Amino acid sequence: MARITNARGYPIGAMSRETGVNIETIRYYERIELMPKPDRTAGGNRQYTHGHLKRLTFIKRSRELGFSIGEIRAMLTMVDQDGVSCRDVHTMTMEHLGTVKDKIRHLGKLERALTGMAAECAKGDVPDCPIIETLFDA
Amino acid sequence: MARITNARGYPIGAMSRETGVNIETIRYYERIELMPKPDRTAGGNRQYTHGHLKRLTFIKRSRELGFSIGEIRAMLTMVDQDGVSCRDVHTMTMEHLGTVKDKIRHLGKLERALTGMAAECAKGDVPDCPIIETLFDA
DNA sequence: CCTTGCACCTGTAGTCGCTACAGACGGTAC
DNA sequence: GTACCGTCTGTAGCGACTACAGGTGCAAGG
Repeated sequence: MARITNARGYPIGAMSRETGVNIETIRYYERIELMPKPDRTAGGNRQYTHGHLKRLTFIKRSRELGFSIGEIRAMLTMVDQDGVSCRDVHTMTMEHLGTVKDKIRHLGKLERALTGMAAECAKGDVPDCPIIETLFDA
Repeated sequence: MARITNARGYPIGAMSRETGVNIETIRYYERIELMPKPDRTAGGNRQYTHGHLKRLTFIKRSRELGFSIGEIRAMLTMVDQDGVSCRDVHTMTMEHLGTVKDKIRHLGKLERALTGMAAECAKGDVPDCPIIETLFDA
């Protein structure tokens, strides 16, 4: 972790390095008002505070866990209003967990179907490939 | 299955009903040249053949199995050229299977992380929600 | 003093795979 | 005649970025 004094704040490149979020994406988050507009230097460059850094880290982590921008916005709004209800966050997390489980189930089915199809296939140069057949015929 | 004589061919609505593919999506597939342009009636309506129907079924099935439009295009090009190599199809299928397995692994991790976070949470109205904490702090 | 190079800026368009209009037209039923 | 349905075209929107083009400002090196 780079040693940056926050007397002058972090430029966008440092934010990107610290969090692993793409520079373009950070500007995108500002545009969609997920990140607040930071101060600017005399030259017009963004100057972020440690608070910005924490917020961006939160966003990054949540994205990695598969939360949508909308869900993250909802959580951050609660945080901003200082009205964090653990119950609400828990509910959102459980809902999200449900969709993750659904996806896993769905992908498991796909995996079995693909494995089955591949097993049928002799891999030859024959014209009638069982995979293609399966896909074509009901 | 509706009993449609294909003396006049299928209108787009019938295609949609038979395959479960949205009408707008069928037109989209034509635009991106995944489906060939069908004949038109005097009034300008699309008239599909049984061949079109089979092709659209193939596309539908493949999409359901998670193949991308690009992958489907590659498979259909092979079919069109009458140069279906079972080996190539098998290779694509196995590659696709690999990405499906990766996704399952990734989602499994998410599931465990979310479950762990949710378990920590007392669901109270307390200001320091462990889920939020986890997300904020490294 | 001039150039090179870097980090940053804005604004716009592209990605993928659809989906959702708006506004018009043709054919059938009552 | 008119109500309605199915179809038509063309364009814009979604989510979550990503990729430019074209410009500014600043510091170091020759």
